Amino acid sequence: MNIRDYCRNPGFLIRRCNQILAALFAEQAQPFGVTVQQLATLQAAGEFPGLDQGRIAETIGIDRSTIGPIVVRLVERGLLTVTAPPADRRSKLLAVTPAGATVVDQMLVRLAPVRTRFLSPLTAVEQEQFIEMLERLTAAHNFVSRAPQRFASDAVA
Amino acid sequence: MNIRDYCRNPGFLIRRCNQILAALFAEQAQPFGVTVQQLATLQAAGEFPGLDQGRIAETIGIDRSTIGPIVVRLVERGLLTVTAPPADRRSKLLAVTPAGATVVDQMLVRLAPVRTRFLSPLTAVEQEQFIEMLERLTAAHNFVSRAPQRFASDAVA
DNA sequence: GCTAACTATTCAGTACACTGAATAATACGG
DNA sequence: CCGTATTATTCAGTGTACTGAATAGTTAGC
Repeated sequence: MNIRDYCRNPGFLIRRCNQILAALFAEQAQPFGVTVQQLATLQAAGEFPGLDQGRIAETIGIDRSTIGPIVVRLVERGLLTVTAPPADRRSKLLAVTPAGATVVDQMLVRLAPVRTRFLSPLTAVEQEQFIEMLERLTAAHNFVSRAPQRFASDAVA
Repeated sequence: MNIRDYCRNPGFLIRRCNQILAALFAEQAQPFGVTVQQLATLQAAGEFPGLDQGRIAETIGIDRSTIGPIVVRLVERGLLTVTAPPADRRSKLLAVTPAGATVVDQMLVRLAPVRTRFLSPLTAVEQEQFIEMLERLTAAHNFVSRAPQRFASDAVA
C-alpha cells in the first residue's frame, strides 16, 4: 500500500474533513472566542436546562473527562453557570446565562453558511446521501468510542 | 435549531466519525504504541526516503509545527532517523529504520479490517460513493486549513 | 447504621492541532 | 560582499481527546 492509497482510507479522509471544518468554523467563530465543543455545550445546556454535566457530555458525544475544562472556560467567560444541587452534591447542574444564549444565537446565524459551503462540491442529492450515510455510520458505531452519544430525552430502557 | 438538528451538521457527524475511527485504530494499534499520525509519518518517510520533515508533513496533511514532536517520539522509539544535510542545515531529512518498516508492515495488516468494519453499515455501492464524496470534499477544500495536502511527486507548477 | 457497591467528577499523563512569533540558515539583489 | 527577503523548524500558548486512577458523595444490603 502506497501513500496515495493510504490517503483513501476513511480514517485519513475523515481526519482531513475534520481539519477543514475546524478551519471553516474558526473563521466564523473567531470574534466570539468560542470553540466547536464550547458552542455544542452551550446549546445542549440551553435546550436541557438543569441537566448535570455528565449528561450534557453524553448528549453531544464528548468524554466526561473532557467537558470539565470546557465548562470551566465557559463559566470564566460568563456564558454558563454551574450549581451543585443539595440533593446530590457530586453532580454539577449547568445553565446558560443570557449572554451565553445571545452568543449561541449569533453564532448559529454566522455558521449556517459553513454547512452550505462545505457541502457545495456535492450535488443536492449527494448532500442528502452523504449526511444520511454519516448518520448511519455514527449510529452503528455509537458504542465503539468511550463517549457514545445519548440524548437526555431518550428514556433509559 | 435544536440539538438533534445540530447533530445532523456535517461538522458534528465528521467529529463523531473521527472519534469512532480513532477508537477502532487504537484497539488494533495498542500493542505497537504508535498513533495514527505516527504511522502516517513512517509510511510517508518510507515511501519518500530522504525527504525533509516539512514535505513529509505536507504529504500527509498535518501542520509543520505538529510534525516536530511526532518525529521526536518516533526517533526515541528507534523507528525513524533524522539527518541534517550539509547542503541546507535548516532542514531535517527523515528515514525509516528497519524496525520502523517492520512496524508499518505489521500495523497495516492489523488495520485492514478496520476499514471494512467501519464501512460495513453501508452497501458496497454506497461505500464507493462515500469514499468518492470524501475525496471530492477534501480536494475542493484542500487550501482551507493551514495544512493543505500536497504529494512530493506533484511537480510544482 | 455501617460497610460495600455504585456514580459524578477530577486529575495526571500522553498526543494532537492550530495560531502567532521567534530562531536560524540560506539565497538574492544591488 | 552585505543587508534583506525567504525558507525550515521551533516555541509558547490554548484547546481538545482519551486512558487509567483517584476522590468524593450516594445508595443499598444486611
